[in-house]
Amino acid sequence: MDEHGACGPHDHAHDGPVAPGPARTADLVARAERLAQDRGLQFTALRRRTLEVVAEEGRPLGAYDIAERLSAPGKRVAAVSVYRALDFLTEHGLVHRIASRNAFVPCEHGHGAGESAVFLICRRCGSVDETISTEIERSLDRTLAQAGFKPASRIVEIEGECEACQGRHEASLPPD
Amino acid sequence: MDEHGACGPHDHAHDGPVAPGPARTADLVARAERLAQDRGLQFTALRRRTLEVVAEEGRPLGAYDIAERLSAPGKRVAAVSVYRALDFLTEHGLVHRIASRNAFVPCEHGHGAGESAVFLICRRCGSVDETISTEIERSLDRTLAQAGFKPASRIVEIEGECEACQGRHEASLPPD
DNA sequence: CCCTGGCTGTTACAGTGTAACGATCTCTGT
DNA sequence: ACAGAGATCGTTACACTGTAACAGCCAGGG
Ligand SMILES: [Zn+2]
Ligand SMILES: [Zn+2]
Ligand SMILES: [Zn+2]
Ligand SMILES: [Zn+2]
Repeated sequence: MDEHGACGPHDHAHDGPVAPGPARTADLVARAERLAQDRGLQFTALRRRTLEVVAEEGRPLGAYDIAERLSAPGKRVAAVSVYRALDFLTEHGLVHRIASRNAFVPCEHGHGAGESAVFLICRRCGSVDETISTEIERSLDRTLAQAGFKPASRIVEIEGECEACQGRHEASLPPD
Repeated sequence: MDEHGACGPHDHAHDGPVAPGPARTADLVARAERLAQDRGLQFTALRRRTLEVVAEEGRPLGAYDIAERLSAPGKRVAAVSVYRALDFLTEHGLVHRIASRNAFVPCEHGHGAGESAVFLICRRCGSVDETISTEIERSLDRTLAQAGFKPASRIVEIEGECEACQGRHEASLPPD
């Protein structure tokens, strides 16, 4: 069974690895509200706005970038507040931290705490695609069990060139 | 063929994931000299001393830690120099950067540029074990090919508890 | 009402990494 | 040997990332 449903991950070209924008944002916010309701957590305004900012952007954002976007003239949001909001959001699987970039992306799946993701980071356009592969996970589990290692968290980040950008080799555009 | 030779990765308990110290250091330095010879590179004194410092330590070292160890009273080595040496060493596979720790470890394998490693990072003792799994790599390759993603570099870091530390649960080691 | 616990604002600071410039060294062709 | 090119290194300065500590705020329960 394909995790992506009927549409294979490359049957047709997505113009970005994942659609950013309002649709995905509303989806994530709804998920956050449900989650807060269930677990008795506080999905505060700052946390919601932080999640929205991360979700709107189509690429990983640094904490200071987020702080800047959250700030209005006369109402500055300090980075430390953003870090705290991000701690909350990552802890509950609403955003992910990209260790190799010191940046954050919205979660593109409803995966449980046990499932870990593979991040495909494009050098050219800077986009990040989050995919889940049970095959990779089982390979990892096998290797870990063999080494007697008890895993707590996993980081799998691949840097390279996304499908969309491979067609633009001769075009000398830095789309950034 | 097992990458570890006749000894499986867990047949007997290593007291640390990998033996640090002079033996491994000399091994790595020899490898570096061979490599520099072959590719016409400059294995300078700073690069060699940096490699030695990283190899001697049994755990990941930050760039500033390395700079401190390289500094002598009256002869200070700046962190930026260490970063440049580390760039060289990582570029040629002599040391690896642990993205989730902002730290560096010596390479424990003679793996070629294509082979990527899996790092097992122990929360308790801070040790890092580098292992190679062709199974994981093929799973990854399959997923990447399916997504039309052309990989350039891979990061796989698992944080958890190493085998040695799992036996010390009741021992009163501070969990952090 | 007051107390408690969680969230936020603010400041200060430690840690990580790079840009820029000049000096020095190495290799190479003359 | 000499000059030039390119890589390496020292130095300074700076940007970016992340956390500690403390104070104010706010909701919920006695
Ligand atoms: Zn996710
Ligand atoms: Zn791309
Ligand atoms: Zn290695
Ligand atoms: Zn351990």
